[in-house]
Amino acid sequence: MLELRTLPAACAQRRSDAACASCGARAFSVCGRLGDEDLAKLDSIAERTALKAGEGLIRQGDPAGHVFNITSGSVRVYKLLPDGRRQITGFLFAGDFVGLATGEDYAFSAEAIEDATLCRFRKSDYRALIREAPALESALLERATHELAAAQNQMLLLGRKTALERVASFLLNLPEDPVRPATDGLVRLPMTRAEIADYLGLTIETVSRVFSRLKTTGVIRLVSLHELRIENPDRLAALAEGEG
Amino acid sequence: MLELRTLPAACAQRRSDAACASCGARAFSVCGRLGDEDLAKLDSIAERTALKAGEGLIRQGDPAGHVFNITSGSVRVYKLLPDGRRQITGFLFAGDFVGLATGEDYAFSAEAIEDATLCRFRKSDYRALIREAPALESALLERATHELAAAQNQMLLLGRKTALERVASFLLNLPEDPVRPATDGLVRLPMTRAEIADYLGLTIETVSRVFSRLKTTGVIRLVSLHELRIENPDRLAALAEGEG
DNA sequence: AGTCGGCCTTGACCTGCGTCAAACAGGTTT
DNA sequence: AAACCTGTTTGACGCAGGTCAAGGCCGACT
Repeated sequence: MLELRTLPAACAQRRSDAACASCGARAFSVCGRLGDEDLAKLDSIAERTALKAGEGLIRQGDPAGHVFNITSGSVRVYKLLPDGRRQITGFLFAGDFVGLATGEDYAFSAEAIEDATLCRFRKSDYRALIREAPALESALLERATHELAAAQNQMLLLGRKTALERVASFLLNLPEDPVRPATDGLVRLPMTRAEIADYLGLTIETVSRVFSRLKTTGVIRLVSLHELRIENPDRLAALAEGEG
Repeated sequence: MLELRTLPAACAQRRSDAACASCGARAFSVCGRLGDEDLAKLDSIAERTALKAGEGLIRQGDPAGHVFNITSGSVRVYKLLPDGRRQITGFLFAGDFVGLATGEDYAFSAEAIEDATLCRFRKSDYRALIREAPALESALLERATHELAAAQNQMLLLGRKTALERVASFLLNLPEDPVRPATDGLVRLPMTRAEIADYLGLTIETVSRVFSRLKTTGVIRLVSLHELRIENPDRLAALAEGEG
């Protein structure tokens, strides 16, 4: 749980076909707000990076020198207590932005859950770009604002919901599979049970037990360990709000 | 707990001596970033308001038409589950900003804990001002970013800390009394035990028991119900991180 | 195809905090 | 000053979810 392999410099790579203009994540990301001219500037300061599953991009306590934009794969963001207790504060996917919410040092860690690609920017470059492209700042504010609302929901979940309600809420908030969006109710779980537990403030065992319960009551069906189908979304939504 | 008295129109009042230029909260707030000219514009769209303890300024589900800036007093922000369980997501004090983190409707409620004053802005006016004063947008982004970091800390608290650790963390994060900043270790608790409990994901009884424990171990001293002195800040900080 | 190792599931038991209940404190009304 | 109300404290007990332990599943490597 605590292996914090950091990003080897060798991982950084530039490929012309990975340019912003043709980036698959652009539609979901703040980059999508930029015009061609600003996008070219963004492109010029971006450093494309590939991470293998488990590799870290941000380590709690390190000086906060970069910001990142996920372009594919998924990432866990978490905080640790001195004795090793972990709280995952969010899962990030293509289009998500990390690293802005910091002072001098990063106050959290971030690692790839599965193989991932991302853009890395020097914070100073990024700030300079923001000054030239106010549309970027608006987009960032809007995104920060959404994340704040999401954080409030998560506080409600962590502070006041039961295990069943937490898992139900979690499943409903997972992003629909962007690769196969048509397959309704099918959700991918790139993270392990341990990661789900650390995100929901529970233990592995409790998460597993709740999954089993939802399975036997016909609310979900486990296609594989990391993929499931929501059979009864209305029931799941009711459970998530404590109306079971 | 659920009395949601909303702001009567009669509460709104304009007083020339309450202008932005002489506002006591200006130093702590985003307004402090504005030049004289922009401040005058802000002044022209601000509507000063006074709230009595318990009165609401935002009700979950209502259309999100305004943003607010607290100028004195304190405010609770919370979300409810259908069955009445409450999670307080934050306490706001002079200089704090509310209402931006929303879409169509407010996703949370906010009420005065004690008598409070605040500035109210029509959202459309505010957006217009932002377009003219980019410094305001920067300040808002910075503030949102800090709140996001605070929210991550709160998730760690709610997801992984024990009752003792939660209360200790809470006491350390309370703002120093702005009226008497010199009196070291003295903190004001404008909120009730119930509000502390709903902020920390605990019950009234547990909060009360932890207070008693901290009292008998000499870490804190209760001056009155709503005022206490931190006798041993180092010990309290250790407890907050689970190093007790 | 066997074995290894990581992850997941299930069961039995335990505990920190919630629930229920009673008494107490301080402020306000009569 | 007695009655009352609201918020707080303290105690006894119960339970949701944590802990500990034992298998099971599945992909990877040989």
